[in-house]
Amino acid sequence: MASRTVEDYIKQIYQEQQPVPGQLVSLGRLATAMEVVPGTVTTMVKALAEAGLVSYEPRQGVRLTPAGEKLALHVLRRHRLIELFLVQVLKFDWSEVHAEAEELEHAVSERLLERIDELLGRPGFDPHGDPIPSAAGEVAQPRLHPLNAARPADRGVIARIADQQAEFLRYATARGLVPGAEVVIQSVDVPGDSITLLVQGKSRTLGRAAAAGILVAWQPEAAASE
Amino acid sequence: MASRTVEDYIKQIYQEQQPVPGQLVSLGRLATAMEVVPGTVTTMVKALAEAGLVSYEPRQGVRLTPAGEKLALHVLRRHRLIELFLVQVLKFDWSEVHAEAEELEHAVSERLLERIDELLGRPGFDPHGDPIPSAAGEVAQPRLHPLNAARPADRGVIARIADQQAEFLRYATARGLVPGAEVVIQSVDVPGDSITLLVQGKSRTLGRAAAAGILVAWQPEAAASE
DNA sequence: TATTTCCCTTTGAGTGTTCAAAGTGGAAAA
DNA sequence: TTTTCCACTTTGAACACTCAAAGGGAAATA
Repeated sequence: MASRTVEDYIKQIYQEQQPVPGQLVSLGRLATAMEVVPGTVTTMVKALAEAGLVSYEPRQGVRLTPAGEKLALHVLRRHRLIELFLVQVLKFDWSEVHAEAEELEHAVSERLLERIDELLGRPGFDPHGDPIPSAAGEVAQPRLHPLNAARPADRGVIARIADQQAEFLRYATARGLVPGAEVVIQSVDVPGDSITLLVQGKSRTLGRAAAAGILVAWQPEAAASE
Repeated sequence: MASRTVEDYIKQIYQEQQPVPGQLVSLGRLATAMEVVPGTVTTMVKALAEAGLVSYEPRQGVRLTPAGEKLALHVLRRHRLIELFLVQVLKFDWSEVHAEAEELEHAVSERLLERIDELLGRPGFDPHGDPIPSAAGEVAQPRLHPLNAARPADRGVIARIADQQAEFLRYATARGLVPGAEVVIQSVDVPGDSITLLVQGKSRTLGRAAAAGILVAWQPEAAASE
């Protein structure tokens, strides 16, 4: 039975390597993300490798083994179902459920999770637009792209806010940049490091760093421009 | 911030000393209840005393300080609100929520607890009939009823011996009729002016006059038969 | 009074997680 | 090629919690 700490490391590794599945995640990144000193990560990663959850290449990084990925999806399933439950049943705002779910994901039993899943009608996506893995560990994976990689005239639907910090979520919400919103790129100002787009009838300009935190499913003609 | 383990010990001490508030709880009892070896309890209790949560009299036992009681009520509030939430919102059976709440009570934030409390209409009692402490730490005394007013199949816990005469107290104690003992009414013999009940695995018959001196907190389904 | 017994306490050690600080490997800079 | 430097690893130690097993106190029994 994986401890809470193990679950947290595995989930973090999954999320760090998510953009390019199978990619090595450096221990430094992990140390920053987990808010511990590098030595702690080295120790922990060796234990995870020992447990068969990751493969570890010293001085290179780690990646999840199939067993690790299975565990990661299991934890994410809990996390995302709980987030949706908090929003739909307990009327929390989607910007504030992340921290709450972070705790609860380690405390709910399989039975309770099953009840929640049932009550919510076996949903496929959480309030941030992230897919909820099935109990069997399958994830619907829409192909998403960060907004900062957009080109003028691209058109699509916001699928997910990758930057989960409460402050950023409030910022995005205030500007209508929420999952499901349709966006059209108006211009990309490379020297100005900003991007201007149309969302819900309003023109918005945001920096590329912020744009990188917003993932969009482009409509076919745009997606073809990869 | 009290750790999960500290919260569990404090809650247990509260419950062990509940029948007679202020009473010393032996470390042996605590070791059995917490399912650890006695040495562990001695170590832990010293730490709790150090933290100002209990007063510890070596070889005698422990009792909660006001700070410890406050923490205990706080934990019980979480536990009981969660139990009620699981029963009312997630349609769990009241017999199966205890273990679930045991985990969740350490994971819910104040904010989430407040939402639950509000959603449930600020209830006073959990599904087992135990009072839910208020956020301020006030507990409603469960309504007590003399044993002579019981009906067959009623089930509850002895809360107080109203008849304080030494002879009666000895009589009651000898038969296991002490605060905290669970009783199940087997039969009520009106013409015979007696009542038969099961206590600590033994069947006991006592006259109605004696029964009147014993106060019981009935469990909900029984309480409904008032 | 002497002995036994039952608890309780002490001691020493282990696990899981963490940090501080010193040591090292290898890529990049000189 | 040599040096520098940063990221990573190692080492030693701490903290919270736990156990096994030996030691001690006080009440019960003889």
